[in-house]
Amino acid sequence: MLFLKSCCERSVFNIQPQEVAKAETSRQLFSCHYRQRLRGSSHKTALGIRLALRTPASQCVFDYLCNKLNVLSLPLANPCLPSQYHSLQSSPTISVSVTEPHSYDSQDDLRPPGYYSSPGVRPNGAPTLESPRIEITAYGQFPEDEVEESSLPVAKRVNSIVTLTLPSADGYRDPSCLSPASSVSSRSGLSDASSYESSFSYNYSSPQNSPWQSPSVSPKGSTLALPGDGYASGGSPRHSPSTSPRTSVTDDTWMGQRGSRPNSPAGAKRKYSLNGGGAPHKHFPYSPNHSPGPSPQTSPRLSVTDETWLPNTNQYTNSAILAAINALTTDGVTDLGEGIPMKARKTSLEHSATVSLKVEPGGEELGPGELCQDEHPANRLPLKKEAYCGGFLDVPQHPYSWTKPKQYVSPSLPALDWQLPSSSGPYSLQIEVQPKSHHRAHYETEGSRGAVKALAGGHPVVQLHGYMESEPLTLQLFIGTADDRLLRPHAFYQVHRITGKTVSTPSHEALHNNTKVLEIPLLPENNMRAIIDCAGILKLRNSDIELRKGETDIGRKNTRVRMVFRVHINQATGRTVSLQVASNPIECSQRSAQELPLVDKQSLETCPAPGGERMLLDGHNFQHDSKVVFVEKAQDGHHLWETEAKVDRDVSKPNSLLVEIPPYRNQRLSTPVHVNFYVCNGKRKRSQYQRFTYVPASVPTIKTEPHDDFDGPLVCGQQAPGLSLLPKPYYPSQVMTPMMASDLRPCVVGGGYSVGQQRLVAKPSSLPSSSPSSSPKMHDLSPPPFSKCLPVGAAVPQSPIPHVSIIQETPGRYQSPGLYPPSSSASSSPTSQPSTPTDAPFSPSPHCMTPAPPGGGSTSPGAQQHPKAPERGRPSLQEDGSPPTLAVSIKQEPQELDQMYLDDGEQRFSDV
DNA sequence: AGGCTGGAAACATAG
DNA sequence: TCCTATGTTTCCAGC
Repeated sequence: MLFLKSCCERSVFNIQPQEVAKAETSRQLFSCHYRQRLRGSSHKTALGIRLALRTPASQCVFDYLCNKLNVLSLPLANPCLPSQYHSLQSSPTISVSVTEPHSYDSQDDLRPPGYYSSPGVRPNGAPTLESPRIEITAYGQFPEDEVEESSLPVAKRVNSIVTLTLPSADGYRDPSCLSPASSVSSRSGLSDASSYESSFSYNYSSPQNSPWQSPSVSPKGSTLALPGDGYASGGSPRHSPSTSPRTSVTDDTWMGQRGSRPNSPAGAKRKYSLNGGGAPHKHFPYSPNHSPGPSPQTSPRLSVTDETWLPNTNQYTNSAILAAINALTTDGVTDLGEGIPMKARKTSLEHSATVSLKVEPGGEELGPGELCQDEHPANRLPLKKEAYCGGFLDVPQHPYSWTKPKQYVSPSLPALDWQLPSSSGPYSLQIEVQPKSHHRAHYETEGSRGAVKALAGGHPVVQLHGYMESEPLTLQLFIGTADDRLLRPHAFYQVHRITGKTVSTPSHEALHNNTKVLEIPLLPENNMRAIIDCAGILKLRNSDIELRKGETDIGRKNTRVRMVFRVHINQATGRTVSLQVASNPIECSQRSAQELPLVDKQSLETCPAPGGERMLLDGHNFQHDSKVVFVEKAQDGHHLWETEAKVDRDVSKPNSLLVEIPPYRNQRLSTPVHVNFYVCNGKRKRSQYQRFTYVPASVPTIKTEPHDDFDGPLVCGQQAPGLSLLPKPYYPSQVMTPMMASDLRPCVVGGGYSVGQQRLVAKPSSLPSSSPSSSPKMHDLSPPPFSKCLPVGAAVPQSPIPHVSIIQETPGRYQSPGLYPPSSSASSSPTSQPSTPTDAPFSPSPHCMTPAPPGGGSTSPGAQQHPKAPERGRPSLQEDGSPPTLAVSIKQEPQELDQMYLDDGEQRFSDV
């Protein structure tokens, strides 16, 4: 305790001004701030220390520390019940031995903030502590440690283990989960499956575990078998279940919690809000396996965890652990008690109540512990489970002629927030038919709004090219982010399984670290092509998600998503090739869909510096007075150049604009310069950034056919066949820098899962979460194979991380941390500047595969994409050859909605 | 009867 | 602190 305390203090006081500044500008801070708001202004540590923080950064740090402290000191309450939140004591057992104090350096301390900011929430990340109980291996708590440790044998690494019973603080939130979504939709019947599945998934975070494979096979066993693999590297994870607190716990737990929430959905309606108060426990009944009792320890999860665990292990690294700890600690208890917004509380209550109400037959069926195993009954949502479980079995909507493919041989599959290539060797995963740019997601309180459709009618189509084997594979689908940061599971949206007569494609629902994943068969007889008519999108309430322990993302205006498809191909060599492709962004908000301009396609992607060429934009919600603005931003987010393009009003239509490319500020380009443009209908009505490249005058204009290496990544799956226009809008931040691309390439090769995969992400969220994902082992990078992967990029479609400086070629090595900004910062704020070494993200380290992109840098949309310039040293914009001689007015304006948010956040901070 | 939608009222939050 | 503009959730009603 003392130690921690001291750490805390240090952290607080060690904050460097610059750090603060960064923080303020960074999303992380914002996140912290945001959270603060949620919780209240004062922080109280377990120790009883109350500090008044002056700066956001400090706040964040403080928070972080507090969490740690709490972890140690606090008993955890039961997850499920709201009421329980308040009671801290249930728990448990926490044995903590921290062997590596050093980890807490100032730096470390600093990281936390970022950490937080990062979407710890990420499913992958261990961040959120959903599970009731967590065992933590302390050894590599800090990134640095992790890095080093990663190379070490697991055994060595584990110095200390912390066992925590997690309060399911999250529980009140509903985890978005899975089931909830499905549950809701369950009406449609989907839920059944989903619920069932969710439970299932529960068990297997990794594909291997996935029910699909062979139910008979115990996930655990499989996992264990594979230990050596990536996991092993992660080492700890395997060995110590605790390792991936998150994993096991989180995922499952999380789900469970969500489940609770989900329950709410049904009951969630405001009407019921008050009711809930009372009956939280009712949930228990539902979870068959789990002890009804709140006792964390008891929680099935643990058991589950171990098993589950393994799979996830990959993802969880020490950092993850830390994250987990943080999450657990603070939120679980403290936050819940005080911080939780009334609304949220009500909800949770409601949920509980709801749950009871909803109890449905299905639930029981879950019976198979596997399915529903929640650690805590409470965690799991009864409703969902019920519905799901029961439904699942009962409803054979699709003849599952589809034999479960054995894809998942390797224990460790890449975490969902890992950036993977869309193609590798002969294989190429492509989205043949893109989804419509708008799809109104449904809330849990609503009925399903149907499956995502294709622009021209029908549904999205995904196909794996180059696969000649006769064995069917499983195509995974989850809802990912579409913001400027690296692609990762979306915290506020979940894929929703659609079933019914209109659905021709069978699917299974599974959970991976709190992220619902739809598993769809890819059959050789269908040319490894799947029509995605079984996937809808569920919207989780912002309040529920934001309250999650490690969650740093904010839901407000975060309404764009992408459908992310993955396939894991086991090769004779024992390696697993994982491919991923992301769809074009999909606007899920009713309102936004009706008001925000959206660019679906652009006829030109590049133009000589003098401009003058005409570009046709296809999209939605264009107005007669819509403006098209070209912008060039520096990595730090500053505007280097901004100019309004001429729009041919006569030709403009609601769904198309004819624009004249404005001349670039510097006519003497020696290398291509990447800029962005957006359509603006008014103050707050701007489209996302679209990518555009100015090339030296002598260079012929390239018409878009997407996908050269260069674009590939960016465009990713976007290709819409047949479209002459560039399919993809560029997402501001998502551009990958050449470096990234090169780095990333390692994509995935599985060696076990050999992974080339690297998490590109340094996303904040990743920190917590990522850390998990980053398990050292995972990183075995087998670079070669994938070097080209990225380009195809689909994998990282949009994330533009300006520089990901590092991708570790070396497993486990955290290279130049200094280069990366704290993950949080990196990921989160585009604006944030490169962080100092100290900022280095926490967790990531281990894996680091993914260098943390300088969060901010990435943001600058413009900077990122380099078409074919894979070189790492991709010149910054400024470097591009064209020094910003032309000085440009530098505005620091938010470019995107996201940024706007950030800005707002920043402001708040500053105000603070 | 139930699922899928489109619309919009009721709430909430930001500025 | 109040008001307005926006954004989020929940309801309704029609197909």
